[in-house]
Amino acid sequence: MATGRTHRPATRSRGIPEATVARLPLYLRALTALSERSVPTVSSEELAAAAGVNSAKLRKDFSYLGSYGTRGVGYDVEYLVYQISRELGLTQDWPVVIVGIGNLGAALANYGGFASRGFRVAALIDADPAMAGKPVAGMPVQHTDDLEKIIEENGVSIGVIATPAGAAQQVSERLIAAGVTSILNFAPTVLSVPDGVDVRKVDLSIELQILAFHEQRKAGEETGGGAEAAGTPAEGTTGGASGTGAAPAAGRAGRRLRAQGRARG
Amino acid sequence: MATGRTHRPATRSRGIPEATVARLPLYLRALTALSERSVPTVSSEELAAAAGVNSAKLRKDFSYLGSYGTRGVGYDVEYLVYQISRELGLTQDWPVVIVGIGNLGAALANYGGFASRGFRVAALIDADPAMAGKPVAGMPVQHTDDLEKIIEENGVSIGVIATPAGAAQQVSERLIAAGVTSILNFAPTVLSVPDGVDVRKVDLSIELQILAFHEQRKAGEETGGGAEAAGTPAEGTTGGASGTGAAPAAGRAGRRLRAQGRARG
DNA sequence: GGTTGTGAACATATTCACAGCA
DNA sequence: TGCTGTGAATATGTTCACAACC
Repeated sequence: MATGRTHRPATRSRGIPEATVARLPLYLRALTALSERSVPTVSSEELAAAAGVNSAKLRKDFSYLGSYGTRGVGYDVEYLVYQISRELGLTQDWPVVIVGIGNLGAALANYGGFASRGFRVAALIDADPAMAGKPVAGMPVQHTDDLEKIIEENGVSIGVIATPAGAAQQVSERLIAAGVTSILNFAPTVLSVPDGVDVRKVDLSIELQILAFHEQRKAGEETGGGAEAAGTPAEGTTGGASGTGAAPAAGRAGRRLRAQGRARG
Repeated sequence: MATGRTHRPATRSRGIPEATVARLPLYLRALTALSERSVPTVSSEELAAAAGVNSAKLRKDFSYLGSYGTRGVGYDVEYLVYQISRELGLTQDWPVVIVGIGNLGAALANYGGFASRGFRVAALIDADPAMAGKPVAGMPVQHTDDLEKIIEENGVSIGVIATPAGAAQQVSERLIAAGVTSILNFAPTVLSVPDGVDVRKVDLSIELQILAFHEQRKAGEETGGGAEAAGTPAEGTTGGASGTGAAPAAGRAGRRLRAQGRARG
């Protein structure tokens, strides 16, 4: 990778760690809730609990953005909402297209969480001619033939792929050729994209498989030897398991891991 | 946390790193595709390309499972499929309930990727009495009143929450009380759960916000100074961006980052 | 020759613990 | 006194590079 520079980002500068970026939306959500309840300020401890992380991590994350808090007091909710929104680029409006209007595509189109942030569903696109014109989420579905035109006319740079796996690569190529540079991929395939294009993927079955892995551990290990790492899930980019984590410094004594009866009826 | 032991898992043992666990489903998917094409063996280089990671990472990941490859040859596809399935706990059948049969819940119920792995949708549950009895994905929706009974009778330990945010915490409590120990949460809320319960979350709007962050960088930085970290996305637990990554050792010279015209249209 | 498996080097992320300031 | 901001310590993850082996 070029050089490998940018080791420590000197207080307030470019180069926010990816792990931090991935948590900013979490903080933003918690802050928005506080804002709606007209809470003026919040401590790192409280906000961390609301976001499901620990306070040291939160403070370190915020330190990459700058010094937006007040010692002895906490953070100004409104101000933080603004700063994080700006950092995430949500003060501008992002037109988004959703390609593949099956069950999932329709769910995404109806999902309120998009509009409430800086996103606007500019168009719904499907390859099925029978879908064309049909309204989904109060918006007519358009045919794939017009994909390029739609992207260009709306200045879309973010595309969501909710097609079957087989169609995803081709759709991504057309999106990219038309000007899209960020893709959220729900199709269970690896997309090959040129440099400069970001792809994030969400795969429902992968998440379940990761849960199954831990679930299996719980069932098996508790009798065996270690039993230790059993309740230690991801907390990664998307993972972010909670496991009692909401309670600030509360003892993690509890454990649990009962066999849970199970049985038939 | 306890002690913090288990630093280096001595060749084949417990304690597979979380990052590795999160990639196993990816490898499994690629291997399944190879298996369907009756490919007998595959090298780390080829498999890595198919899974969208690099080969060193893949080999290291596999080394945590044991030595399942043959030097000079590669990995036996069928054997690896089995070993990874077993490691993930997919050789057994996991009954799953989906709570909240809105657009998203219906999409999940119809999602073929579940059944194809070791998962079986045991029941669909919704709080709306009008939904009760209605068939979704060939299965009658059941009312929330029967949640506990359903969990117990089917021995469900994995629950999927696709309800509105407001209902999620309460649903999770009922699921857990009835015996569920792993939850996949699609509701945009932080769930507080007791120790020993795993939660993984998928938040559509968070993924988009992360994309927006990088998108903003592309638009802004390229004229400014750095311009370096621009095309360097997540590759984290869920992120896993591709960026030319599919090509094995191909030069990452290209760059791109054109301003992309944009404009109105 | 070709490819795995892995120690060692490097990079990133998290947590600790406390100085510094309101 | 209470809370932030951050260096230092630790933990986790990735990549390199090569010995071991087929």
